[in-house]
Amino acid sequence: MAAQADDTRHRLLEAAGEVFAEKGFQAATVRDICGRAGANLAAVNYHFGDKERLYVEVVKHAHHCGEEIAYPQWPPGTRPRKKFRDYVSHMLIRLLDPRRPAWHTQLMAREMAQPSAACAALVESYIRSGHELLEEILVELMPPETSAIARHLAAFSIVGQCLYFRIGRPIVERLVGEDEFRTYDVARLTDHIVRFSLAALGSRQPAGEASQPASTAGRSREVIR
Amino acid sequence: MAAQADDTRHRLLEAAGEVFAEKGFQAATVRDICGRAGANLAAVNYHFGDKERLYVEVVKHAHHCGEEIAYPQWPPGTRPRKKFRDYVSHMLIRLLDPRRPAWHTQLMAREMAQPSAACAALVESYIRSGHELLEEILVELMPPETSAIARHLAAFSIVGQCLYFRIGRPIVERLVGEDEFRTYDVARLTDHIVRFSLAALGSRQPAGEASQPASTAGRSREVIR
DNA sequence: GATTGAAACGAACATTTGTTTTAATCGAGC
DNA sequence: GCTCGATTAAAACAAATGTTCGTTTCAATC
Repeated sequence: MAAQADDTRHRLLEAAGEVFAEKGFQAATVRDICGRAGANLAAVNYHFGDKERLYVEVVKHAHHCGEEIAYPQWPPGTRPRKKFRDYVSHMLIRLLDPRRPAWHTQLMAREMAQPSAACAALVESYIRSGHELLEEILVELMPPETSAIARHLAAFSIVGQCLYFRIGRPIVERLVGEDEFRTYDVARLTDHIVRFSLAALGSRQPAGEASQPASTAGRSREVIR
Repeated sequence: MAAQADDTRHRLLEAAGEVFAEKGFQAATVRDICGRAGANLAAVNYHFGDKERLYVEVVKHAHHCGEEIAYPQWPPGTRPRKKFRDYVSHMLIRLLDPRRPAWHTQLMAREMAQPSAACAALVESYIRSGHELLEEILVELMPPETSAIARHLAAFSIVGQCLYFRIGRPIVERLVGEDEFRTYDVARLTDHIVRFSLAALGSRQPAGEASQPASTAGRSREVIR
């Protein structure tokens, strides 16, 4: 029946997501996937044709789930700093929040190490919108004479910081020790990256607390020296 | 003969490095490796025992090659900013210089996405020294009251920026287009990351050119608001 | 109530792949 | 010149794996 079919299809997608993220495309076995999904070995070929098309559907599925957490809609007149903080926080939550299923971003990490043709176009359509949103915020945040290239580089510097705490997790954890790493929660990392980046962009946070920007200056800030 | 043996052993290591980096451990086949190395299929098992031990040796080999490009030795009294720029430049060269064999860092990227037990300890011993060097530079570069955690976070922000231009290359290239991406050479990225990070750390670069720091201040620099 | 079609199942197939085995080759030392 | 150990070459093996096939189940439809 349709309900049953959609159910196993869905279970296959979820199970395959886990396994692909855990082992990678090649190392993941159809048997493992079907086993976790509680489905028959032939279910993959029946529902998706073959292993590769299952993989594509998994990525699409992950993409669709990623859309669920949309970027915030700011009322007009929202301070760029507030937008910026929300943006960084949003990205870190998507990357690090343990309540989110882990395999979405893990799959992305894998695609970065070895981009597959089917997935590249999808990653593109998934990432670009967020990237362009960041650029819009940066236009408001950086001095007006900033070149487009400088703005692009700044955007990558910001995304790179966020991503490293996810992709480089095994390294970071080892370097600072488990105890300190446990304190690297979303709030603290948001605070650090926002502070670090705003200073880099020529904006200045109040010395004490970063969550309540007390000024809208920082746009035309140009240091002489 | 010994000379012949060492030769094929070495060819195997090189070829295996390429293939492992390209395909990943599982997807890489012994046949492909031996084919590229111009060696017989049984050569891997003869010289290394099995595929996994070959992999370990490959990583060790890559590690050894990485050591070849050592960090610069600065004479005492060298300005921290100069050290910092050298450090970033050094890291970017290792990551991006097209003259360096590409598979070293690609293997690292793969180990980050899926750290293997054998390699974790090695990555550790490979990375920590460089990380501690960066921390030493940051001690000189950041205000003296900076906490250790804040310094750690800053270090990761810096490394994350560098790494993203390597790991996230397929994404970055797509986002800005091939033409602009071609202009992202080591010199420009060094310049950007150094400028971005020094500003974030509370230090300020001269507005015009970043390669010749004209001041040793920037340590005690604290902007009010 | 017979029929149809989707869905699931179990077994088998063909291929790939790491590994082993066995024979051949080559060079050095007596 | 011959032997012995090290190395290479070719073939074969056994396990794993993606895929396919024939059958069965079961609800919906006529």
